[in-house]
Amino acid sequence: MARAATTTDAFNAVAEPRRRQILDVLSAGERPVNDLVRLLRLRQPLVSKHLRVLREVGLVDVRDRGRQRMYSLNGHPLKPIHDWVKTYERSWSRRFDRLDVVLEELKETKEDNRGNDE
Amino acid sequence: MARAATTTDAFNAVAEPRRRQILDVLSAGERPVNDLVRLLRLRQPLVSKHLRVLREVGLVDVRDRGRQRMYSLNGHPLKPIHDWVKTYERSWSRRFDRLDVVLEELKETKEDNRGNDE
DNA sequence: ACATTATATACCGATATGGGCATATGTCAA
DNA sequence: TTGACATATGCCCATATCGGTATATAATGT
Repeated sequence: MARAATTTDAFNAVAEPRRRQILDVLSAGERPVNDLVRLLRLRQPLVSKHLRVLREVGLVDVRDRGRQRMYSLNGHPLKPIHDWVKTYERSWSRRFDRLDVVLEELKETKEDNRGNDE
Repeated sequence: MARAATTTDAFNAVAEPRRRQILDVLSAGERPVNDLVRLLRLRQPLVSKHLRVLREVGLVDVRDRGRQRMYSLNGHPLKPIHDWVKTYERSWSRRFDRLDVVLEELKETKEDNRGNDE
């Protein structure tokens, strides 16, 4: 077996820095391929390939506009990453340090009657 | 050129699900290799290899205890992932939806006189 | 019909992966 | 010393990557 396909996961898709850059650009709004080519200074076929990966994991949507293809961000598949990594927050954040953690978490569960979404 | 090495990044290291599992186990406390082998039902050499990757990106620390090697979590390298993915929260969270976003963010900046860390 | 522009795909090469098994290294106990 | 246990490393294979170049596909303008 080899490494998992880049199209398996958002985890795998996003491990490639250029794909993260693409998403960063798209987060400001939809863009045709050539914009990305110019902004990121990459060859066009490379951008198209990266976009394919991003599309296959659902991180971008496409829309035809004349001879252009407008790509837009769809962050949904990033949620699992966020959820997973969030549970480790305590291991770098001061606020979640050592003994305080219990108290802190009690406090949180109270505060969570505030902004639960989804 | 090929895909970036798994040891390049936390991004790359963590793209492999078994490595995430290892971290999940270690988040409860340090463990010798054989514990991981048993808990995750993987062959010992495989676990050792995954641990090597995790060590090289700084996600785990090792400590010798007799003939065992105790591995422990070090979440710090995960922070960049968290920071990056956090900026996309709005694209899946109800709370950050569309027009509300401005109002919502204003509200946040007020609330942020609450728990800023680091 | 043709040329131009925008994008996608095909093919190639180099590389390093994850998992398999076998073996080396290291530590303790009799 | 010898043996048992714990872990790391070496070597093999199949695979898919990223990037490059060349070409296909598609839409527009003349």
